[in-house]
Amino acid sequence: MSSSNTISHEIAESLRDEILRQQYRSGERFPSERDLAARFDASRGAVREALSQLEQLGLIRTQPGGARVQSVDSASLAVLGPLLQLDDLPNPVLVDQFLETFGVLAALTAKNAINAANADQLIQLKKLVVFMAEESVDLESMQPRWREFMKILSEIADNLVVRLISNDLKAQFVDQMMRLGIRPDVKRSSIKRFISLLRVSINKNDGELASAAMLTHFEELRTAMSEAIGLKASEIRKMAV
Amino acid sequence: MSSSNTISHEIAESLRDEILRQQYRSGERFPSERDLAARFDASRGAVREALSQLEQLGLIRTQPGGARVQSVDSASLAVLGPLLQLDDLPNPVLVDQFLETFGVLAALTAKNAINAANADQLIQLKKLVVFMAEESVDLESMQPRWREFMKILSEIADNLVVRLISNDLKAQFVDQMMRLGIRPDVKRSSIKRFISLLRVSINKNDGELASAAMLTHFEELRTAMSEAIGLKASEIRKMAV
DNA sequence: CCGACCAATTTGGTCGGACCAAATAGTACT
DNA sequence: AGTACTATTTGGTCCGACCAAATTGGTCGG
Repeated sequence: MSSSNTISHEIAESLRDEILRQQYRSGERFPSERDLAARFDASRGAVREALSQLEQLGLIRTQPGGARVQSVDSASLAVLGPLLQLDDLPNPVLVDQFLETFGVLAALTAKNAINAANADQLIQLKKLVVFMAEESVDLESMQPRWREFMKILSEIADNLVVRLISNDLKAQFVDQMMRLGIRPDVKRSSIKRFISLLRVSINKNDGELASAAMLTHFEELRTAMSEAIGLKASEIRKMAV
Repeated sequence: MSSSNTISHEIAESLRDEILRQQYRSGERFPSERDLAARFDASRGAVREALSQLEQLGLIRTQPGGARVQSVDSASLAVLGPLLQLDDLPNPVLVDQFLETFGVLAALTAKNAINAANADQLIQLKKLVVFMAEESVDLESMQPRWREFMKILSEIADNLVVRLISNDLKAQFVDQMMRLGIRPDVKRSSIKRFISLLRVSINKNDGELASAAMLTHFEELRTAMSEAIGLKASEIRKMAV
């Protein structure tokens, strides 16, 4: 499952998952580097590099005298990905929170982008929307255009903070869902309505409208995703029988 | 300026700032570990741990044969803090983006929290709002209550994704502004209106209203912060003369 | 002259042992 | 029982060495 060429990364992943699985209480002493080196049959240097990564993730805090485990709440955003793949099926609650957060950020981006776009950019966006409207049979097939659309919106809005967060979330989430073959099934009518709202908002240069459209789209995506995961869960349960 | 007891952290900070200052082009080869060890007069082990941190930040990508610099866009959220303290005065654009992002997340949190809160929690929130109303002479003095208020909202909303992002942003931003003595001056009338809107939203259990209030508050905060930074900038310019 | 192939070098990844200083745990003393 | 002191553990750093992958540079063949 967890693939990484270097030993230190493997150790880091292993320990990270142990922490995320709450196998250590927050504040508890973490095993010493020498013990870990013995346990993983690796050198202390490799272990130290692994611990350095855990420290960057905000999962442990090292000090001369011993490292201590920190609460997951104070961790870095980067733990969300690992947190999602902890079990064979991602935690639906977490997925929902992902999409909700993603939604407001996408809405913000859309609002600012459309309000700030110049004529050329509006034309470019319009073209993409038209393309998407043509292939709006399902989310799957319009993925490439959709990604490009969001990418351009992001470039126009030009908000580094949002972009970093979105990149991070996307990297940890979207590809993860793809990998598991979880494909939310949003009604075609909803997609059509969404696309047409986008088109109108671009034509009227109405960022607020685009923002609202984005929010409702993600709302629908959330319910669809919830169903998709439920479906997958029952599939897996059948397989087990 | 850069404070960290360990050598590896100092090296990491130094190299991080160099990358953030664009002293390396994206994709360019990074100096070898042996060269860096010689340059910083440290062991290769220390340098390796520093590079490991940079890799976690998403600033470089290491491979046998050589490490390469990555674009800042693909970096982790954790670079925002360092990016803010790169110069003696934080980049106003970045600060504005910070607040804008923070605003939508706070609004989302408020909406969900107030919609989901039970009777006891509503009472608790109400008490805090009353306290804040009493000390609403300026943002400074109501800081502690305000933080507690947001903390409780965050706990009620119970969205791990938002919480991790907010924690991260707060850690890198708020304390940073404090340190520099940049204090936005929001009009007292605006604060009063904000507080009273919060109270109404809690009384009516109206999450949307709370969300809207939060958004406008952060909007006002943004303009105030912009002015505060401009003021600070002119102060510094005077000092230089 | 250009492209493909191959060897030498560079570079990251790992190991083992060693030393220091800070923090902890244990002990002796009051 | 509380306190001061000592021994041990633990993280931080350094050195020297080896391996494998990647890069580099030259050579050979077209």
